[in-house]
Amino acid sequence: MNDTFQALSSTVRRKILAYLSKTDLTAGEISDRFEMSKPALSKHLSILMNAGLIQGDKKGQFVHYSLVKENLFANMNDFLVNFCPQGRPLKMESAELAKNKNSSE
Amino acid sequence: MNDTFQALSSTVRRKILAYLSKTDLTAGEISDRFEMSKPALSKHLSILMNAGLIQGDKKGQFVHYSLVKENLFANMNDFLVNFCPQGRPLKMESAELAKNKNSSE
DNA sequence: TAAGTATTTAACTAATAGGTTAATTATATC
DNA sequence: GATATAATTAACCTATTAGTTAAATACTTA
Repeated sequence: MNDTFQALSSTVRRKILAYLSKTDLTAGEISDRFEMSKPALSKHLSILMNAGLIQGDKKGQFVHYSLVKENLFANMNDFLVNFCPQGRPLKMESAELAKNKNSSE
Repeated sequence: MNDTFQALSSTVRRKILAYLSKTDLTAGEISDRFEMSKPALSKHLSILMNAGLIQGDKKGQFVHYSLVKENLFANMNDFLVNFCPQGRPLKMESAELAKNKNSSE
């Protein structure tokens, strides 16, 4: 449980969860949304993975990250983010991204 | 929210919350239950205070700590602790302590 | 096969966390 | 007022965290 709470104790990581709330995203797509180096972001992703909050699926040269929807804490964060000033817009952006992904299939 | 998750990311601190789940305890009574110096424990208490999870009331030379019951995360932890192997016995001990406190009043 | 793109790993640095002991503050008691 | 007790603060040490840039790995495509 330490790992889970530790993972959730970072604004960056909770934002990542918000971005993933409505759609899957590649490491690069996530990274584009933060002013931070790719290696730094990659570390955040691995922390979220180790906590079991997200999973990564390699497809060719891309790694597609998605929420582990069965995870109680991922769901809790998804709920809490609605009450967080920064959370809502990120969730909306996640929904927009999902729409675009579906229409381009 | 960072402070809250950070506070919850420590087993020691979650145990403190479990001990406080059924009764108030002084800093010393809490400290007695951990193999750690009093100053170290005092720091844990102040981290929990800063996160708004517990409050301390000074009565004479003692400081009585208690859960902030209105805090969503304190309640969440109280709930989660039931499913945690270490959590249950601590909550039971907390209930025992509460019983003794009441009978000695 | 060479060159380009996506991602992670390695090596490093600065700041933070979590512990220690010693000192301080505040209250109680003789 | 001197002494003991409860708790916190101060000063210090070590380990971990969060970032950086450079290098490595894996895949795609000309």
